[in-house]
Amino acid sequence: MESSKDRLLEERKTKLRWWIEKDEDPYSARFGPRHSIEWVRNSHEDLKAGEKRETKVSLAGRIVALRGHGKTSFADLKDRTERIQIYAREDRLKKRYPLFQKLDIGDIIGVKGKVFKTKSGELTVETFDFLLLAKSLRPLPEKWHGLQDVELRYRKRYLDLIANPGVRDIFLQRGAIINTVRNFLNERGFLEVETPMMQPLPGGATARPFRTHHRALNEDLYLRIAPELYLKKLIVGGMEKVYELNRNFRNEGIDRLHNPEFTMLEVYSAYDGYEEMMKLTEELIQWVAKQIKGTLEISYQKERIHLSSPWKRMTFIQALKEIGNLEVNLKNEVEVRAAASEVGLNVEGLTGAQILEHLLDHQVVPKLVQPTFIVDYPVATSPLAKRKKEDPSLVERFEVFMGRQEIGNAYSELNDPIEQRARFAETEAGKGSMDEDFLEALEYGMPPTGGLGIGIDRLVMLLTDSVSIRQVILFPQLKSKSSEEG
RNA sequence: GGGCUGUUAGCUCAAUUUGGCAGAGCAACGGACUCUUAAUCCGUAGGUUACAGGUUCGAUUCCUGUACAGCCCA
Repeated sequence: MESSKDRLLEERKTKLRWWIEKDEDPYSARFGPRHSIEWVRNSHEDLKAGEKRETKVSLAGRIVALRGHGKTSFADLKDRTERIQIYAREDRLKKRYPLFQKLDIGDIIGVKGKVFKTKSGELTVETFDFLLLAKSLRPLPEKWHGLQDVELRYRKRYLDLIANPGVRDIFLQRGAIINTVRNFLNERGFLEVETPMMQPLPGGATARPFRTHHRALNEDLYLRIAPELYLKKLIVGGMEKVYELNRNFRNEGIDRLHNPEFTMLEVYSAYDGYEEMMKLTEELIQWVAKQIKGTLEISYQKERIHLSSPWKRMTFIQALKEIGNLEVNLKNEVEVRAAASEVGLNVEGLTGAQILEHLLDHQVVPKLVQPTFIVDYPVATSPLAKRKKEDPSLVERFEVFMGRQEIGNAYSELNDPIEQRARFAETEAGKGSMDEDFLEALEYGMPPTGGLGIGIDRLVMLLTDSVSIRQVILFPQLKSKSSEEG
């Protein structure tokens, strides 16, 4: 009746009691000062095979491999930075040697000892003293193949991090990318701000929101789908250059490119328009790539992406014609519908503007490998963007694509409150509930402003050559399993 | 929402084609071993084949449904 899993757990618990009987605390409170394994490696690489250094080092980490040889034992110890071999001998550890032999793969220990190089040249720490810091009760995934089961990797990311070396790198890079983005914007005088994630009215994008309820206020609130309208209120308030880099929530499908919570950068710059935002986008992404990858040539899914300027630009109409091979008069909805049906899109219940966006997504975006700005969108696709003077059927908007994905979206922000009200009224969302707070703010006067949004997860995917957004989110959303504890 | 595929020991994988005692490596357990490193050698144990039904003398294998996941499409 007892499963193998239970038996393994029982064996470890027996060992746990053994340590306690030996008066050894299997869960220590702390392990004083320690060297990083990386430091130990770097500062001892000059040792020759067989040579020992007399100064002692102090290390802590997880045992990831054990090789016992009777009166000597080897272990591999891993910390945040690196892996190193540990060597223990009975004649050195004396009475404590049996304790060392009792250690398991997965245990977390502290080690004090001297660094030497084995005759085969492996840098090794000879253990003079060691301490069990945390007893591991479960077997780790297999050492050679790691953890392959994608579902387990996402559900138990900590095991993925222990077993699969590349995973940590992705998240180190993610952290570095976000840092770099902040540095870039801070240096250019942008202020990072935080606006509500719980909003009485979800705005700034078209997406189904998550709803929650505030008890004390007795009011429904929505998790934000975008921070846009709040950030523009700050522009009205004279803050001029702001950005927010944080989570948005959209209650929609989950796939390779979508997680219900995702990280978005929004930047607003007063007295600028979408031309300036294009420049900013190009510089930002080039800067990040340079800092993270050291080059403007990146490789994504076996394709080379050249990030050096200038990036290709084409209008929305051009893109549909030249890349999508669609000859359509955008103003003629009947024609647009026919073209969409012809390429196999289901246009049932969609507005003309939505169909145009679908056409772009399906016929054009999958072909955009090199960085490309698509500019001048039909007005109906973008209720928050300013119309083009030369052609009021279009707006000053661009989206930027690379690696066959959308990376960012920007407008010259619509700052005419009367037109904004009218444009809201024309949209699906606007019909239900007009964001009067936002409109009132505009009525006080918002300077001309360029606004930009960049999907940070997408950017991380590009720079870490990841196919799925789940690879760059530590704990991606999965359906919960009503399973055994454990 | 639709289609296809997958789910076998703690982990990585066989066996399913053509139904016939479910195997291996790592990890574990016992033993040997004082420079090993995917340590080695001897031995032991570990399975409700995701779950629920069905067909069959007999199902991991065929059929239906469910759950979760992956890929593609909408």
